[in-house]
Order: sequence, then structure tokens, then C-alpha cells
Amino acid sequence: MSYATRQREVILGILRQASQPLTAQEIRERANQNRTGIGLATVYRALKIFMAQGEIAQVEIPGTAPCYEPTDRGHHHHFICQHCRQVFDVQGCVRDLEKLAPQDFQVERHDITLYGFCANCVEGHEQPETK
Amino acid sequence: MSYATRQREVILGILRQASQPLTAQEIRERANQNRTGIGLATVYRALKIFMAQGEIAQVEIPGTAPCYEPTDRGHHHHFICQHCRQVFDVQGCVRDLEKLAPQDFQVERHDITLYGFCANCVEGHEQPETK
DNA sequence: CCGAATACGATAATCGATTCTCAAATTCAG
DNA sequence: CTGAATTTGAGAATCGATTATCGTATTCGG
Repeated sequence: MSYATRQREVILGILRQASQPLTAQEIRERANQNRTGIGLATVYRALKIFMAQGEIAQVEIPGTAPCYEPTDRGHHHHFICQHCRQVFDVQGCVRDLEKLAPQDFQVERHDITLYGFCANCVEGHEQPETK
Repeated sequence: MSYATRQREVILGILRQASQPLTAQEIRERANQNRTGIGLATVYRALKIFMAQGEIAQVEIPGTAPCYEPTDRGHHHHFICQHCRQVFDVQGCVRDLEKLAPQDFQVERHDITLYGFCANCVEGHEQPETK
């Protein structure tokens, strides 16, 4: 009912090798760096299939196009660099988040997004400590 | 350089009276419930002006159109009902969020978004405790 | 009150993300 | 290998959010 194709392998491979969530565009660009053209439509078709299979998940970051990442990375959150706009994975979490919601509300899940400057962009922006 | 108009008063009033952040569409709908037509373009023009003045801020929620809320509500976060899709303000916060980021990263701000069912929608969905 | 500056409303235009279309290419069961 | 089912790529089409256009209406200093 579904064929295994070179393109889908490439797309899934790119997502797995990436250290950050990627947008559909970024996936296409990386796919085309090496081999021949993979169409954007194909990327979206593959993403839809992989999401249906639970292989990957969409990460929606305000102000950025939706990103995708493998689901096998466990519970984590994201850091967005205000300078280079890259999205980084952040391990770890905090407890007691559910307690923030009003009592009658039922919290199913949560997202934490940190904004700031990544290691590469810290220099020159908002110097951390002019020690 | 900028005229005070009935429309802008209405728009700002709606945002201030609302208990939740509102989308441009929602603002227009509420404005038109009572009086005569306020165009969507006018809503966007007013929002842009109020944001430039620091009166209101944009709240970007993945999967929802951008919302707007007054800036005088202090530090808080948001809860999105997975059923009715409404956005609720959540008071309070957690500490030590900065510690989640890698050491070389500089955290400037953060967003916490809770997802689940609001008080009105809990019944019938994922019953909390079939006690 | 007058008139220039500014804002309005309706709608068309734009924008970025995503989906659709369709002929050609690929996959894979037999 | 063969052919039916599926997928692909390129570009057109669509979608929702936002912005631009433009003739008319409103604001407000003098």
C-alpha cells in the first residue's frame, strides 16, 4: 500500500542525522546538496506519511516555519536563537508545570520555548558579563 | 501625527475587557456585535499602532492565528484548550528555566504553553479520574 | 467652521506554507 | 521481466493571514 522510495529514505535520513528540527525547505535544501532534485511536494508528502506513522513530529515555533524532528528523542524542549533563528533541542524539563493551570483545567502536555542567543551568536549581542 | 478614532478606542477596549488574548478576527467580530462595521484592515492597522506604542503584545500560539493582549498583565503564560481551541492566560511561572539551556547559551526570555482541556471542555474528553 | 491630514471600509493583492495536478518514472508482486 | 499501483517533480492552485489600494469619511488645529 506504500512503496519504499529513495526520496523517503533520504528525507528520513536527513531528519535523523540533523541535530535540530528542520523545516520542509531545509530538508529539501539538504537533500539537494548531495543528489539530484527532490521536489518540495515530495518532502511534504513524506513528512505527512512519517507523521502518520509516528516516526517524526512537527515542532511549531512562533515566528518560524514549522519544523520536523524524529520522535525518538524523548521529552525535550527548544531554544530559538534570536540572532541566527536556528532551533536547538534542549534536554531536561521542570516539574510542577501542571500546577500553573487553573484547578478545573486538565493539562495534557506542555511546551517550553527558550529565546536568547546561542553559543555562536552570544559574542557581540547583549554581552553576558563584561567581566 | 495620529488621530484618536472611535474604531481604535473600540479595539483597545475590547482587548482590555477580554480575559484571553484575541485574534484579529475575533476582535473584528466582537466589534461588530455591537456597533456598525469595523473593517479587518482597520483592526490590523490599530494593532500595529498599539504594538508600536507598547500598549499590546502579540501572542503566537502554534496552530492558532496570532493573538493580541494588553501588555499590562505582567509575566504569564498560556493554556490552549485542545477542544475549543481557546487561549487562556495562566498566571505564575517556574524557576530555573535558564538552567535547561546549554551553558554557553544566553536565555533572554521564555514561553510556556500548556495544552489540555479547559474547565468547560473537560467533561466527555479524557475523563480526568473515573473515580 | 474649514481644510489639510489622517483614517476608514471593502476588496484586491500579496505572502509564505502547503496541496493539487498530471505526465513521466519508479516500485514490486507474480 | 511485466504491468498495475504508486510515487515523483515542476509548477499551478489554494489557503489563511496580512497589507495595499483608493475613494470617501473623520479628526482636529487654527
